[in-house]
Amino acid sequence: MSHTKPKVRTRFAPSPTGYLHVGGARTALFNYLYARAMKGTFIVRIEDTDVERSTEESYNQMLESLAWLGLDWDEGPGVGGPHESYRQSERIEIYREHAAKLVAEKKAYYCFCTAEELEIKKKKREGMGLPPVYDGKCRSLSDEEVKVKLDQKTGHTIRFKTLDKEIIVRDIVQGDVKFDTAIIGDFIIIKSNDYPSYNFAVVIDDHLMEINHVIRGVGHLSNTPRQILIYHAFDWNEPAWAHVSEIVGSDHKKLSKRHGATSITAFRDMGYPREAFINYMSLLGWSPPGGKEFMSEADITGQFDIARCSKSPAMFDVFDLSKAGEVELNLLSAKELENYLFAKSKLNWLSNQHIRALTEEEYLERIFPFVSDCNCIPENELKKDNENLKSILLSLRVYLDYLQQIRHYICDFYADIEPTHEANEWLTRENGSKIVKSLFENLNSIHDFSAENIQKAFSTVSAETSIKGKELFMTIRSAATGKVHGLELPVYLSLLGKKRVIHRLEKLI
RNA sequence: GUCCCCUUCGUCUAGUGGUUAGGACUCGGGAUUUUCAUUCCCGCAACAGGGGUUCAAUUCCCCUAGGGGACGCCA
Repeated sequence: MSHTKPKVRTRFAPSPTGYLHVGGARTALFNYLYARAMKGTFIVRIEDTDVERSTEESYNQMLESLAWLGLDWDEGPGVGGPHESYRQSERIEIYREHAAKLVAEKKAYYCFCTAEELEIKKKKREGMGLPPVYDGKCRSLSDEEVKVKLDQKTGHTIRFKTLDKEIIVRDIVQGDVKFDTAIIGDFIIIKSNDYPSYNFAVVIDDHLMEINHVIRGVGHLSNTPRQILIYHAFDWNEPAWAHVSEIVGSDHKKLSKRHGATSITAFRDMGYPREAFINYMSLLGWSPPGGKEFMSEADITGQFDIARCSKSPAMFDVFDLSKAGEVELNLLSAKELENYLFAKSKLNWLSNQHIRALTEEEYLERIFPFVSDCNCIPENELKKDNENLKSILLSLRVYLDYLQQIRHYICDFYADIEPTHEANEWLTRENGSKIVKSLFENLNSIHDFSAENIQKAFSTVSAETSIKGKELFMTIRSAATGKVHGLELPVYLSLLGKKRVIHRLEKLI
């Protein structure tokens, strides 16, 4: 008889209290990657038990960001699954039932202490240098006393009865970590508003949803003993734990809003391919055994192993905070954000590689929205099936780190040009106008404005003017494009088209 | 304050009780490209500090510093 290993089930469980940021996205990614690598199931569950802070807007944006990253969940909001609902706010009864069971078994108890009372006690203990744990006052209430208070509708919480013992968290990335329950105390599992606390709801849901691998930020490590206590109280099996390092900003502090634009949508809006962003995030705290860092999603899932994750925090430093100063980066548009980006970040390098790895169709499809955003292209030319536009976009892609950058290049093909200072220097040289005149004549006589024919015309110009080499070509480049850098010249001119080139030259004569 | 965790080039990281401490991005130089980009080659650059243990420590132990987290009716 062969026993089959249970399928790996992982989950990402965000609370909808803000946008999905890089830290959360990386956690989601690792859960997703591990599930895919192990041919398991990836679940998304929404932890919205904080009624004050949870918003519908955040809920929607969270799912939208996950969907953009392509972290398709097998069970969760929108797709359903065998353990619905996947929103904690719709599972409240489940938590209450489970809490009642613990109370009945004397593993938890009603607590009638008020928030004010607790606050005073906490201060006092702190003053004495003791850990501010609950003193267990209501633990000893008799059933009768409890019944009376309950009948009087006295406000209450339910606390877990924490027994003295040492808890060891056996963690795949952190190793064995010991905790003493003395500093935990009797913690609340049901809040006075009758909603479950995080530590309680998480355990109930993870168990019921058959999650067997909990992958999350190391910030949760010290919550884990509480959760283990609850697993034990119900006599449930613990999942495997994996607490991965947090992501920090360039100031070495945990990523937060002040680090700016850590929202996933900001990167989407700038035109980073989702493949690139995933590739980059996968490298934050994990490294492929082979060492090759430019990877497709399939490359990554083929190699991903949670056991190879690092304990030390990774820095997410694509933004130059010193340049930003007091600017609130999160409020900037995608275009403005560009000014604060480190142009030569690894993210940009990866992104450039991914853009170039896209199929032509895929690339054109994705870049078009960014192109139509540039106002320089005449409406009659701004068509998805415009072959000339397509060729231009294709030739430009090697320059792009993210799709939005197209606006820095595309207008050179359409707008009227103003020669740069350097270009003017070539044009105003002794032979400048001679070259431009000859060029004009020779290009004007071409019928098929192909790169080959343009190249031939260059030869004729060279023969006519007795000028060759750098002077010839830089002058031509300056005249036709107004710049001293750019694409290969014959190709460039053929993409520009005869009409525009001739028009530009005419203005210089 | 108490407890827990972390620290390898600027950044992401590999790795080991004996290695010229490896790779990638960035940066510098060179080749190719009559330009830029691409591509290729070469180079700069790190084991936080101090004590142990050991024939030998970046690796194991302790301390210090720095960073993070928990001690919530937040998740």
